[in-house]
Amino acid sequence: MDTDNLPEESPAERRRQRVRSSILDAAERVFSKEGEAGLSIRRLADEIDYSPAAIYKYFGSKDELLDELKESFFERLMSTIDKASLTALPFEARVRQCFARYVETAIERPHHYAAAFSSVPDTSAAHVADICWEEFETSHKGQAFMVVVGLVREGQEIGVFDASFDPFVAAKSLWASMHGVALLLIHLPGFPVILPTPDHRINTAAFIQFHAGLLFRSLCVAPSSPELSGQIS
Amino acid sequence: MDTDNLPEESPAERRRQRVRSSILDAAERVFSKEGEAGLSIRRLADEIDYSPAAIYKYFGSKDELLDELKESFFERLMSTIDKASLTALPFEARVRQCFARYVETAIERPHHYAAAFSSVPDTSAAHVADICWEEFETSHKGQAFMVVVGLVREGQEIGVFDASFDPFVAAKSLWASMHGVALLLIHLPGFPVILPTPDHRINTAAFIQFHAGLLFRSLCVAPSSPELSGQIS
DNA sequence: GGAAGAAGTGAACGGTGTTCACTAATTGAA
DNA sequence: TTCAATTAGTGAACACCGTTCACTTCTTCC
Repeated sequence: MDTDNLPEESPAERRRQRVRSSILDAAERVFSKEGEAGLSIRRLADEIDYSPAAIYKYFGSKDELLDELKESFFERLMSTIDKASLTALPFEARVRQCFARYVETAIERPHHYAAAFSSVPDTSAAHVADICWEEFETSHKGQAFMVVVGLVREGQEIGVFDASFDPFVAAKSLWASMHGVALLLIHLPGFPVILPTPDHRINTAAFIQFHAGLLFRSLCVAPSSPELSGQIS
Repeated sequence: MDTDNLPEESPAERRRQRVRSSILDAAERVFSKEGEAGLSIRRLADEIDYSPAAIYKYFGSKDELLDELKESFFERLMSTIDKASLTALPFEARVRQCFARYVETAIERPHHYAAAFSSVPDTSAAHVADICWEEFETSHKGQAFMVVVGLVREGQEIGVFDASFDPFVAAKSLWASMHGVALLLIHLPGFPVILPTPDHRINTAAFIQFHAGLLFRSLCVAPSSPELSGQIS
C-alpha cells in the first residue's frame, strides 16, 4: 500500500495509463473546441472506440473527469504567472508581463477558464467560513495568488507602491481585476471593438496593456490629494 | 398589427398573462435558489401543476425562458447603476456608490449574474466583427456601460480624472474590474476571508469599498512619475 | 348554435449520466 | 501449465432531460 503512488512499471499499469490518457486527450480536444456543452460521456466513448460504461472504470464520474481537465489548466495558468514573475525585467514591466500573460493564457482556452470558475456555491450557511487557508494555499489557485502578493510586497519595498495597502487585500484586488478582464474578453469578445467610432477602437492586446497600466497606477504611492486613497475602514 | 404591444384587456389575454407570469415566477424562484442546474421544464411544470408540454405554449424553448429571466435581471442591474449615478453625492462618492451598488446587486443574485455571462462564443471567424454598436447601445448592458462612460467624462471635465484617457476605453476597464470583483465574490465567496491571519481578514463590503478606491485612484490625474501611465500605443 | 382557434395533455423520440450483471481477457501462484 | 482471482470491457437498463405532436377540451366570436 505504501508504494501505491510510485510509478508502477507493470505492463498492465502502463496499458491502463495509456487508455486513461487517451480518454483525457479526447476530452481535452472536445472541451477546447466546444466546451462543457459538447462533451458527453457517450461521445467521448465513441471517440476512443470504447463503450460509455468503460469510462467509468477510469473516472468515477463526468465531474471527476472535468475536474482533472480544469486542474491541469490551472497548473498551466499558475506556471505561466510564476514564470512571468521570475523574469529579469524591471519591476513595472514584470508586473505588466504577469498580468498580460495571465489574461492571454486564460483567453487562449476560454472554455477552460470560464468553466474553472463556474460553480456557484450557496452562501447560505456558515459553510463559507469552512474554506480554510491551508487548503487554498496548497492549490494552484493559491500559489498563483501568492505570486501576486509577492509582487505587491516587492513594489512596496522598493517604494513604488503605497506601503499602506495590505498586500493580501491589494493582491486580491489585482486578481479580481485580471479575472474580470479575462472573463470580459471571453464572454464578450466583440466588446473591445464595438466602440462607437473607429477612433475609439483598440484591439485586445492593447486593451490588456492599458488595463495593466491602470492597475499598476492604482497601487502607486499616493497622488497629491490624500483623500482619494481607498483605505480599509 | 400596430396595436400588438398595447395591453389587450380581453379576459383571455389576461388569463394568458397570468399563467405566463406564474411560469416565470416559478422559474425565478427555482433559478435564484439552485441556478440553471436545478431548473428543468418538467420541474417547472410540476411546480405550477401543468404538463411539461404546456410550457411550450408560452415559451419557444427553455433558452428563451431563461433569456427572459436574465434580461429582467439586467434591467434591474442597469437601473441600479443608473439610479446610483443620479444621486446628488459629490463626484467620488457617486462613483464609489455606482461601483458598490453594481457589485452588490450582482452578488445578491449570484446565479443570475453568473449565467448572464456564461456563453462562450467561438472567436474563430470574422463573426466577431459582426457585433455592432447599435445593437449593444440599445441593450441594458450597453446603457449601463454608457453610464460609466458618462462618469469618466465628468471626472475628466472637473479635472479629477486624467483627461488623456479615452473615456470609452477607461469605462471598459472600470467595467471589467467591477465584473471581476462581482464574479470573484460569487464563485469564491470564501476568498475575502481566507487570508492567512485574522489581521488580514476583511469582509465583503469593505473589500468592495477598497477596490472602488483603487479604481478611482487609477483614473486620477497622474502622480509625479509620468512613465507609469498606461497609454494606448 | 356551431365553427374556429387556443389551451392543455399523454405519449413518444432522441439525448444525457450512471449502474449493473455479465463475458472476456489478463495476471500471479501452485 | 493450469487454474483461480482479478481486471477490462460490454449491452441493456434506469431515470432524467428538452422537445414534438396528435389529440382532446375548453373558450371565443360570428
